[in-house]
Amino acid sequence: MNQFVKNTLKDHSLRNTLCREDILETFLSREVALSHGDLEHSLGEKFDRVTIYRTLKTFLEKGIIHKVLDEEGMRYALCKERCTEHNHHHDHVHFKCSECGQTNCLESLHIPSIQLPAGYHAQEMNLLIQGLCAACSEN
Amino acid sequence: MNQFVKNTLKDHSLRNTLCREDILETFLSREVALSHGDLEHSLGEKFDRVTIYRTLKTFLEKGIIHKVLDEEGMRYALCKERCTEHNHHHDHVHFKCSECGQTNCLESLHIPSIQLPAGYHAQEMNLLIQGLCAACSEN
DNA sequence: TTATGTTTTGCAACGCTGTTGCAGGATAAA
DNA sequence: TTTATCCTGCAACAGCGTTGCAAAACATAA
Repeated sequence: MNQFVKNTLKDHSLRNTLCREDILETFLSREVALSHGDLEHSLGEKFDRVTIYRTLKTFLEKGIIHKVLDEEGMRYALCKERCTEHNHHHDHVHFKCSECGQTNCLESLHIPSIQLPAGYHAQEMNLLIQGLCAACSEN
Repeated sequence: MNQFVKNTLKDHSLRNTLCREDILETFLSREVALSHGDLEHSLGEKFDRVTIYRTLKTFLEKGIIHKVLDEEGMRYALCKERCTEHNHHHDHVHFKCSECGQTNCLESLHIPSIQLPAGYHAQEMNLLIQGLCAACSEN
């Protein structure tokens, strides 16, 4: 059993359960953003749909994962930088490949700041770029 | 009956039907991005849910409206600049107010260009900013 | 190790979103 | 007015996401 997984759960005062371990390990092994459906499919019949939903919700609240918007729906990805319940910093860019369909975080890129019209105040930004990823544009 | 509505339908070789007229007029009168549910609610029992879905799909394909991503789901907004079936330019910013919940297009702002990692090629960009809109930040 | 209180899970059920097939009805053009 | 084409409504379905509740699993302290 992965020690990182155990530590992550402990650090966020979450009980160590099989479902949580498996979901965290799935996020670690696949490196792209995953939807609820991806997880359900990947974990087989091992856990109830509802449990997966609740686990994702818990991880979101604890800052272990973050949402990734997509034209096809909601996906989730591990927070690499250290996030807490009250301090998130997800101003990195999300890239969705129109060829292979995978979505991942471009951690190295940050959203440039933008001058908003008078009176507008930004709290959160979310940039999704769609196109060809490095692997797919080689062909 | 609004002449703009009739022209818009004609220009895109779409038949002039009550449902299409009403949906276009709803987009014109409310100035924010609307979800399917908003339209369904706003139009009452006048049309079948399926018809509204199909109308939105048609308008999307014709370039009359465009998608607006949102943590809560999909919304749609009128294309102000002239878009055609094959030539869209929606690099403007979408703003969602966390107070009043309304989402609108900041047509004046464009997404700054970003240097992607080697091998990545962008086709489409989508920036959603969440925060307080001008009206809500006055209070 | 066992007993305890608290957290998680699975199940059943529900509402909402979005899609498809098909038959009947409306539209535009001759 | 006729006709071919396009739209609409209905029925049905699959998927997403949530809630309430009882049973099971967990962590802690004895």
